[in-house]
Amino acid sequence: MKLTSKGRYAVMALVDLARFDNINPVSLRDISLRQGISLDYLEQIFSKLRKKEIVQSVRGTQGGYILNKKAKEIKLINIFEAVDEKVKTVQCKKESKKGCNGKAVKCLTHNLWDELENHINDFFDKKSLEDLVKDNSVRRV
Amino acid sequence: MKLTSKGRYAVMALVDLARFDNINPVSLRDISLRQGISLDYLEQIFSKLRKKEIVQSVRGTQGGYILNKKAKEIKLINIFEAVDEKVKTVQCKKESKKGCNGKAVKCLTHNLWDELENHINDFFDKKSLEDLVKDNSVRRV
DNA sequence: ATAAACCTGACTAAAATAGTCAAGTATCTT
DNA sequence: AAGATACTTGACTATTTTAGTCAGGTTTAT
Repeated sequence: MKLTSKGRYAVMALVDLARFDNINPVSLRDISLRQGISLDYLEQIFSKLRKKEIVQSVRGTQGGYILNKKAKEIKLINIFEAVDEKVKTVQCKKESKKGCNGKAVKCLTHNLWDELENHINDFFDKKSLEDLVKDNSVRRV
Repeated sequence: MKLTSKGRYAVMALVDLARFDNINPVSLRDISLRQGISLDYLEQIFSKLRKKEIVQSVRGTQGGYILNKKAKEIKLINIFEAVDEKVKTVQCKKESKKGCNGKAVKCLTHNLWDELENHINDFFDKKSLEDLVKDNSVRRV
């Protein structure tokens, strides 16, 4: 099990974004330079974040992105969902040979993965972007 | 983020194994049939489990595998570690351009992944094979 | 006008995953 | 002793996912 870069980059970029006043848009180019993430890849990521209304775009010169909600209201779970980084622990096939269809007959460990999923989602549900920004400014002191 | 089949299969197979008296060895063939996991793949997995002393092998006819410890003492974390399924959330490169080397300069979200890792490992650390076996027999009633 | 910056979709190299395949070795049963 | 069962090991491979790149736009401030 591992977290992919896409999810990590999304969070990194948003923390970077959130650290600036969300009155002036921040350009992806700046984030790219500061965080060392490919600009093209950032664009893919932000396209998804925009569709899920986590950020707002400002086109044209001096444009960029701003947060669409308060940092406190943006939870990690929202970010991960936006970039398709799901915590999927079970993949019991639809055309299940061995009968694990999530309903009547469950595989021996079905409940376990459900529990795990909840456990992880709990974490992502509680953590907000604001928490991360604060965490960084505290460490900076 | 997702759990891979290898880890899931390892747990499924061990729960299956643990449900039988661990006096009579259980053959991989039986597990393969019951759980619908390829025999060849199971062999790879059990080879690793044996090296980490989670199971013991009994060769020859009527052979198979038995648990090497009490089900209560086998934690999920041991199983995942044995089959190389690590919870690796951060992959800050050694030759880091942007300075996240895990020491002096951390990337904006380094602490977050550490926390997450601990959170997940906690779960795996508390859950034993016995818990899973019990969980199944309860549901069976 | 023109440059900065967003926007979109298609493409691709590399890695990981989920196995398969082949050729053993050990041990129990008869 | 022979045969069957079952563990043991290592190499191989198709598929999928990941982590991007690339090309060609559109929008808007100056």
